[in-house]
Amino acid sequence: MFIPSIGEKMEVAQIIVDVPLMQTDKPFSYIIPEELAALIEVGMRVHVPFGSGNRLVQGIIVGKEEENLNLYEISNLKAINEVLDSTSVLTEEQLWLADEMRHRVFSYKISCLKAMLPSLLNSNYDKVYRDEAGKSWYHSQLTDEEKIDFSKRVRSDQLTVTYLAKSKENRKIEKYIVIPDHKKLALFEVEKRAKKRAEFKSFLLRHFGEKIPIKNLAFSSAQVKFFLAQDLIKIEEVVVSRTQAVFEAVESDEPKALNREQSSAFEKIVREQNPEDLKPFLLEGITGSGKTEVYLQVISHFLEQGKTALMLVPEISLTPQITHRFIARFGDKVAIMHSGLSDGEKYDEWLKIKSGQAKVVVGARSAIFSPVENLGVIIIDEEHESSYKQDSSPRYHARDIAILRAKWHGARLVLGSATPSLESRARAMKGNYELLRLTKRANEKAFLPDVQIVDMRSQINDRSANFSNVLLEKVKEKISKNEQVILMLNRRGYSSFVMCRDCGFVVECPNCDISLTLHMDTRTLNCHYCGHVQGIPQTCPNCQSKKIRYYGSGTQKVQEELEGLLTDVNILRMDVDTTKTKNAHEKILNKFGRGEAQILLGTQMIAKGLDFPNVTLVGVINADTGLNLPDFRASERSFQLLMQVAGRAGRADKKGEVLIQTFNPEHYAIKLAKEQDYEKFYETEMRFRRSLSYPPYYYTVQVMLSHKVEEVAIQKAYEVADLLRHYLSPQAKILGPTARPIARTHNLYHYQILIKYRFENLLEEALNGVLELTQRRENKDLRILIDSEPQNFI
DNA sequence: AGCACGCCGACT
DNA sequence: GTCGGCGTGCTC
Repeated sequence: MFIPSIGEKMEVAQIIVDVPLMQTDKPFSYIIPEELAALIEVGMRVHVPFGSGNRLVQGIIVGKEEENLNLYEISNLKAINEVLDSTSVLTEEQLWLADEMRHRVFSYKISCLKAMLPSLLNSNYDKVYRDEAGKSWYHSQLTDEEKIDFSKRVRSDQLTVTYLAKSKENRKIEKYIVIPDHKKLALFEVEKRAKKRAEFKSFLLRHFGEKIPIKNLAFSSAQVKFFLAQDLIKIEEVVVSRTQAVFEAVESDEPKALNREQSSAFEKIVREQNPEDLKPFLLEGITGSGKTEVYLQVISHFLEQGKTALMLVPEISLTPQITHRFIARFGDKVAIMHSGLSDGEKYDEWLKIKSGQAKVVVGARSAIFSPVENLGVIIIDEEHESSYKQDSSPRYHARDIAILRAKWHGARLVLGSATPSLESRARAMKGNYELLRLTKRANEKAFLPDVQIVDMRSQINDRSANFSNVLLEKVKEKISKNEQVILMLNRRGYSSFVMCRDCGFVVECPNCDISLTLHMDTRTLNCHYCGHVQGIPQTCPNCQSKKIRYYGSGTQKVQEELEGLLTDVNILRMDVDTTKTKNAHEKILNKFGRGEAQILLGTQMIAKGLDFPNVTLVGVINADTGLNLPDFRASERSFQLLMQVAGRAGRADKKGEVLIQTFNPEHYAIKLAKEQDYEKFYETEMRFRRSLSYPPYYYTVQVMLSHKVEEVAIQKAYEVADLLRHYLSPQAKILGPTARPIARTHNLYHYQILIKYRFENLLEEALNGVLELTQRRENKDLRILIDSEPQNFI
């Protein structure tokens, strides 16, 4: 331990350690050793000894002061072991965001902080055992038996332990050969028999003055080694970005003229305003109304003022089509952040943002935390998408973070959608957001699609379970005219499973009350909750029948069916199975764009942002599978999806048609999607939400409890509900406890409580009280999760 | 989490 | 008598 001299002032750092637990969810004080004092700043990562064994853990410095400590305090502090950064990885703003987030998301401070950093900045931990002879072993490389044996030998003092911690951070380096001295190389005499050396020498002389990449060199590494040993060449290492390639392939593009509505929206967004008066803008624009062009020009405007921009799009629509538009306009000022990147690529993009090189960040949810400075505008496109809410801890909503960041920077916040969430639209109606509307298609030649509903109840088709004759005929017609078709299968509530046709037996997960999902690519049955994997049975485990039927996915089944119904047709399938590999998404869309297939068949992911001029028919195979789910947003989601997919037809100068197959033709979500009437939908849905006290009239919080013994889970859930009733006002509505829709996963039983409320001063206190329950010894097997404004109830 | 301390059962 | 099992409590 570091022992400073007494009576001196010394620097002490407040550190949040990487141990996500309630007991350790607070800053710990550490002495800053004198030799590190000049290097350490708030927002840096460090390694610190932690716990009785002094194992090393990563920590983040959140505060630093000079203090006069007495002997007692000094002897109770440990010292920082290592500093991992030369400059802060977290900005003052991000530390503030983490504070703000902390009491909304019911997660740990360290989890909030880590959400803002690329995962390569996490540390790997290991232990080294050493015997008296100095021989050493790494803990991570031992077998389970050895681990037990080694820990015994540690206790009997035969071995000593040291702790290791290492940041995972790495960069891609390319090596080049450079020739320092032409004359020296030219005069160097190669032995006569060494033909390869002579060849290499003349090759080098021809390339004098260049940096010769060592990659793909036609000469062996032995050759390089030899010339290196003779001091004739040098190796130069250059750090390269792992994500650069994308930018080179994109042609640049110029701003387009805005129509009157677009320029009015533009002017309102960029107009000078007092930072205190700034309100978020809700940009409501029908598909094809040119929202993206408005975004691009708003971003340009702020770039010209020397500011930066942050643009969020939903993960699934972060397609090359969208990102290319930003790269085409802003070139290498753009950084792209999405889950398809490797950890290394994400880190490189992060560096590009952190260094200030990137002025425009385009990314999915987590990009909201990008360390961009001097923000001029934040844009959230398709703001109604539920994927902006993270569904694991920390359960933040990107929109809430955006509001905080916009406030911090005095930046504009633009929420854009053709079908805004009811929450946002209601806030706009109350005047909390400023509503801007685009009601006309930007390309005036483009027609609004003609939407037709097909009542499947009167279309009982013995040839096909999925296709009505109307849809089938339309598909044939379009194909015969050399036009293209998009078919969408609503996969919500439509997963693939293995079922016995004789006895109806469905293979279920042994740990969870849910049927296993078939994965055709790996030929396995997987549980989507606990990760259990097993083979596909050849005979029914229940009745031994061989008539066990399966399809890889809903889409695969539909594809096979369609191929049986139509001859000589190419179908491209796009779903979770076919887009698993890197860039698979892009490849499928490019193929379709080149006209290599007449039909693109896919799940929701084809509904977003695609723009193919030759597509004149969009068919929705099953509009209602999402409609009857036990979720109060089911109608809203269905309506939004149908509106969006309808927008895929007739994007250019050909008239588009949309066919929606449904068993619920009278349902308002479907009827109003046909009429493309958001306004009416908003009114209808708001009435429903009001009568049942759901958002946006009420706020919601979901409390989930899990325990391996069902009775205990139930009993504790009632205990929690009572506790909540005690704290909250009679106006708060506490629903439940009820069993979760999937009542058992991971061999745990899940119960939930839903709180609906309007004004509750004690809510945060009450919920923290609920979390405190898990700290009691008798509740050590009880898990409690709190989700504020949950997006998914299934 | 992960590590140490501490209090009870089956062994040299 | 002690070795080692895991219940309990703490981490600057």
